[in-house]
Amino acid sequence: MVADDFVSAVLGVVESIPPGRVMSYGDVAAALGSRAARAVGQTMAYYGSTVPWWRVVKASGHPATDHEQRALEYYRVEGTPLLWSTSGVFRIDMRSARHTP
DNA sequence: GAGGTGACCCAAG
DNA sequence: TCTTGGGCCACCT
Repeated sequence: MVADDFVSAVLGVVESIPPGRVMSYGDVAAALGSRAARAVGQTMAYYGSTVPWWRVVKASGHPATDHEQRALEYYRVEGTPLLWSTSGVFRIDMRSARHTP
């Protein structure tokens, strides 16, 4: 259950992200005092279903792999600043959308 | 108890 | 600007 400290911490940080803001996996891991950015992704893949996973993106500004289209809908609703490319590809405006605790 | 995998990150070319 | 390679930690079987 929720006896998992790491999982609970990850979910807690993600839920702590206000709407219109996003955090990179590395930032979430750093918030936990760890560098396990991949572990965050692993945990999110299983337990992320209970948290706004779309508010967690890569440090490059791209959403989670194979979920960008799904996250895009949430970003538009929450008013998250997005940067659109000429190819129709979008990415997060980290300079302002990046939530720093 | 040990091995494999992953919604990743950083540095260099 | 984009692509490649290596490394890191935690979770699952």
